[in-house]
Amino acid sequence: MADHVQSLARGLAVIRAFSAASPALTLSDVARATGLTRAAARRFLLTLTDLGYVRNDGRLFTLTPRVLELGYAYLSSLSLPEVAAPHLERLAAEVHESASVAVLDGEDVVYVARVATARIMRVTISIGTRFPAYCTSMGRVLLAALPPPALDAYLARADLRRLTSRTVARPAALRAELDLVRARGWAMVDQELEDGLRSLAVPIRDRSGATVAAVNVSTHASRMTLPQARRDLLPCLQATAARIEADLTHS
Amino acid sequence: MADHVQSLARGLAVIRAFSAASPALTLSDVARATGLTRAAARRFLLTLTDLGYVRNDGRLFTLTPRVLELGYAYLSSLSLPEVAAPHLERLAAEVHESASVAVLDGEDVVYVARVATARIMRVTISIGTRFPAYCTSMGRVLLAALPPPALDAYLARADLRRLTSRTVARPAALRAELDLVRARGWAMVDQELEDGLRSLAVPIRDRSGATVAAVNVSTHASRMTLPQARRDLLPCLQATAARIEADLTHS
DNA sequence: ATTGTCTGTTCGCTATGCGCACATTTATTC
DNA sequence: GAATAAATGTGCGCATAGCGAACAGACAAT
Repeated sequence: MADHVQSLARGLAVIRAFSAASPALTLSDVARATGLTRAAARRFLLTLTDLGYVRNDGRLFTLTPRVLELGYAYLSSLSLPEVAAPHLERLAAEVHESASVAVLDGEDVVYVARVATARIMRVTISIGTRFPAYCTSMGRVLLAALPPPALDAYLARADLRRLTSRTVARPAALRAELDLVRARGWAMVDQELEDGLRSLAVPIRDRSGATVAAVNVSTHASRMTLPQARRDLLPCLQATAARIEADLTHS
Repeated sequence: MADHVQSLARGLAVIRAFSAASPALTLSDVARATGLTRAAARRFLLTLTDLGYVRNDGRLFTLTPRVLELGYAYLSSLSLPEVAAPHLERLAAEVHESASVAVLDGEDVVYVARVATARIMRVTISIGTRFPAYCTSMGRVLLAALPPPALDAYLARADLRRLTSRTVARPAALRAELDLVRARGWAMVDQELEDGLRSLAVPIRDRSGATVAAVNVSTHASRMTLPQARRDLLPCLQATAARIEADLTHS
């Protein structure tokens, strides 16, 4: 492949070999996880260690906080996370639930801001977390705003699978859901990503009216019925989106 | 240099060329910022674009949310940010000021969790933000906990410069400050990082008693006097640290 | 039209990064 | 403790991955 720097691609794969499930890896772990030879994996790990992105205790390699620098460039270049943050804090304090902002990236939503009040999911959510767009409230909001060709392309590409017994995974049913989102201006997703997880999202629009992100509140089925969620959360959520939009217009 | 993959180091430098000040760059901008030839810069940008970390509108290159994935591995592998997040939300709601958690990395503190109530600094703080340890409240807490040889090494290495007229930048004076921090168990930094910025930090310790992070609240000089800050913020901060520590013990 | 700047392309070249084989160290099993 | 297995470290010949240079084409400014 012309104009492709294989060593960079391989080195980045080494960074991605680390995860919540595997925070600390031996040289051989990394080689296995990436498919590289031990000698190559070692060279990449040593390079990353020299650069300060990885540390080594003599046996196990771990990432250092410096890798955040690679994502920080993205976060700091977006006004959205910074503008949204105080509004999310206010929203979370008001409704006593976790609140987040995400953008669409490929087939996923990516969290770019979050205030967490309590953990209600099996997995950790933090900045950078990705979930499939089709079965998340923020993803629904963002997909609903796509132009038809882009939505067609998404549906053609996306791996629509059921994650729970309630996941809407058939393209026709998903399109119907998105029609509803468009009509109402908000999305409620009930236990489609994970059993027990309920979330409600509304769009964040820029001055031209284009949906650029979504803001949501998530709760647990044991805490709130669907009508309660709508009644109690939707007005606050819409007000928060409006405030974020107003502030984005000034930045 | 043996065992050093130059292309990886160069490719990572290309990612770091993007910043809040330069969110979108042309090929020539990247080449200038990194010192690479245009041909090399182009190859790296095309590789990063193929991998999904960079996008291009025909002229300007920008980072995509996917670069967050490179730091997410670090964040998700640490229990601290996840454990701290709801406690920070509560603290921020209680004192109506921004609250953060940071760790020491080299000469800097790096923010790993944060709930922002309002912006009080000239620059954006988000996850991944780095500031010099010596003139920040969390940095002081973390430095105070270093064993003497490590503190000596820090002072030998660190570029101690005055950032404001109040910055304590002489090694002897800084040592005296750190003695105070040790004696009191908290650090107050008043307008040493930036005019107007006041912050108060306490340590977060693990079960062995080692300081592993710091938690702080930051305010503005126009909002709170020093005695008020101490009176109003310190008890909440210490309680928050205790709660975080208790939760860390269980994870 | 001319000039300057930027981006894309091609290509010969070489040095960068490769994998392999072996040595050494560490961990595991009996 | 001894033997074995697994993991890591090292050196090296080699070839190809990545290099920079030069040129062409596109675009912007005068």
